[in-house]
Amino acid sequence: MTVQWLCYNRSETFRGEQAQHKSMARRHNIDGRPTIAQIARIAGVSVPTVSKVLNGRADVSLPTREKVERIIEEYGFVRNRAARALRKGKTGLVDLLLPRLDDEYYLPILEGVAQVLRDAGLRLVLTATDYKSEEEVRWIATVTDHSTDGILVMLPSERAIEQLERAGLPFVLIHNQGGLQAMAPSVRITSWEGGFVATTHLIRLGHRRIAYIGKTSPARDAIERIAGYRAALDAAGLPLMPELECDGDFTEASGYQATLRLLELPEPPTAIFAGNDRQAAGVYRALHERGLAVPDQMSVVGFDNLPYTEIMNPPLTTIHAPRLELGRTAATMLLRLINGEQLEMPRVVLPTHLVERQSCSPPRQQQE
Amino acid sequence: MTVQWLCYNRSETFRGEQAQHKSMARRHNIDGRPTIAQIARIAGVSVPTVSKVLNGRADVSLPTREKVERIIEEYGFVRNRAARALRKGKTGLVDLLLPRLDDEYYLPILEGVAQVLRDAGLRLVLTATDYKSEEEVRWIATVTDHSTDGILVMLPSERAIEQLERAGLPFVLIHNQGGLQAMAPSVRITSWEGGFVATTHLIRLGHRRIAYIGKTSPARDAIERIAGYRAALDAAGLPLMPELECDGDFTEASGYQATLRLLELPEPPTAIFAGNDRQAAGVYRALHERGLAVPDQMSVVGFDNLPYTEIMNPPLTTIHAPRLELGRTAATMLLRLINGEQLEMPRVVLPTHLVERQSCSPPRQQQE
DNA sequence: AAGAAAGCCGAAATCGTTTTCTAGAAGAAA
DNA sequence: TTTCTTCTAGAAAACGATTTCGGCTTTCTT
Repeated sequence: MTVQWLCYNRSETFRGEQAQHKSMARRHNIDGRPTIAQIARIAGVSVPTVSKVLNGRADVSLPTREKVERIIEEYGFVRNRAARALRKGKTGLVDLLLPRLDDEYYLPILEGVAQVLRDAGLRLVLTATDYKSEEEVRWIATVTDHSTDGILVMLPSERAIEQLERAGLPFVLIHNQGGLQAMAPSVRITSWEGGFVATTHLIRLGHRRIAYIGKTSPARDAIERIAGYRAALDAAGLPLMPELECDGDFTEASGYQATLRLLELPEPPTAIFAGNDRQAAGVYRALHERGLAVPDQMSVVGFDNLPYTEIMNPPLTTIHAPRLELGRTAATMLLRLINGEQLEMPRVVLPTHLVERQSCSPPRQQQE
Repeated sequence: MTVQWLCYNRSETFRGEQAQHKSMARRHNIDGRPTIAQIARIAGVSVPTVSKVLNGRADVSLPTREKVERIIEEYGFVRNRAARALRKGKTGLVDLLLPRLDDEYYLPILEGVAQVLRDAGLRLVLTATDYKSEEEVRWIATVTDHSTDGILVMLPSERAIEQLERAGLPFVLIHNQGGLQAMAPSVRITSWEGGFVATTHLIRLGHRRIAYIGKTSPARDAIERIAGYRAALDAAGLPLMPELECDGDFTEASGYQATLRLLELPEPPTAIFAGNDRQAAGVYRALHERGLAVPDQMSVVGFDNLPYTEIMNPPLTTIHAPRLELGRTAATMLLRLINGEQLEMPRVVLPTHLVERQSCSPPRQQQE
């Protein structure tokens, strides 16, 4: 685990401050957290005046401002956010809905969102649906209660989008599956192009029999990837080989099983485009079990560029999916929406690119 | 990427409902979201009655209740959470502070927290400090504004803990560094025992020269791990070998570099306890570069049991850190605290255990 | 049939902040 | 001195829900 050295400050300072707060509180009969009203009373001014100081308004004289600021500091006063949210109609919170949390794929997206939000002074409310529509429904009901200023949804269902549009809150879709909500603000990646580039890379190396794993998923991204694969074959004048298009649900296990089946073919492929990195890991495992070397006896390309592809053995050539940017872009767009601005580009597609490492080489002997 | 098939419902239903809402709203001159007052007016009852229906109070007659419920349903009314939070003093939100997001180590912890919170109907506010104390200070100020009901802090600094105690909000520490705040509620893992067990495992296999990587970190967990390592050597009657205790900041790169240095020793170790899995990955890379086979020429043990250790080649023997349970336990404790209950066990330590895979074997030739 | 108890419902206060809007004071212009 | 601005500061009304408490009907007791 990555344990790092956090800043250890002298606690003495804070002890002191704490004591000071205590005594002040006692002196003025303050029980729990002070409110604006209490601060006002202590400072000998009115409530709106304190509020003005808090909000940096101009119509407060310097002496008054300083006095109030001193009291605020002394008592460690913090505004009650609920009251503020109620009055202003803004909560300073943004919702992010993910299908699941135990998937490192989403991590950089989450991070990108968090970065942008933090810079904007907003906070992130995270919810995972576990792909359960029941959860999704529950979440949708809860999300429209004005507890957040805007919503980011990953891989939304049609139903979720409908609800969102109805609620009238700003939202941005990440990895939208496409479909009916063509005009909703969304951010995606060029999955088709990624599939095309990955396959073309293998073709250029001389491969003629190239397998693809991940045919089954009906998700938009998966469909695009296999379409890119087929287009690349087609563009190179190569025939489609249905026996080389394997089922796969984008898990390590399915990559493993698909590879075993491929190896049992009378004429196995010389390269495998694994659909995603997790399946590529399964491909590696199967190949290793069968004693086949990567890339000498089989070239492998992944998709996503997960962190561990760098430390795979050999390091995996893969398509980089710009996930951090995905998160940053979506969050930036949402911020605009929350500010009431128009999006000149409501539907953004972020480019993927090939990351060459060491899992590909020309085939041992050319086919034909 | 793991794209899965989300539930696609017929959107017709929702179109219909939406239209219905619209017309209703028009009929009663409702602009944006309806409030309790508007619902009350439409239903011909008073505001408190609607509130009672919403909260399932008993003193509402069945016909009234049904009428109100119908109106609520028809207008798609949702309570404004800010108003509710202000009045009740509870926000339904819990804060989780992580050092950083781009580290998959934290993922299961996050997931555990999310699970428990979701079951309790609370929502999770996520903040990352990036180890910057500036961020931490900003966060601490923002966290005490009653925008959440409780706080979970990972790897807290002393300063953060002081602030937390002062704020008077319920909080639980995860991976507390120890130190002064001995009595604050916290959850940790048995790092010492993990180090002991990992080392003992290697000793039992017959290893006598066992290296440890990760000496430098002053973090509590790191200190415990190396202490466990030393204790195991001691318990087995083996001498400590300072030249085999390597620096390491728990990154892949430091594991790599430490291994290269170890291999240059006049008498290299026969086994490496890598401190964590990331360093173990670096060890693998260095060994592979030098043409040394795992486990035949070098045994390796990791720590944490990150997901990718299973697909390493060979699969890594490591110490399992129960991170999901860490998150679940911390969240459960916090929930108790929020409910005003006492914690019979405020300081919980969760056990680690050895996960044997294929990166360890007896040394080729016994030393001495 | 009178009084008590129970069941329903609503008026009003409240949570803590922000936002007018107005009143007074001070200073400037005449 | 009078009048007109310009500053400051505060009173009062939101924001949208919950909660307390009292009044009005019923129904039940005796």
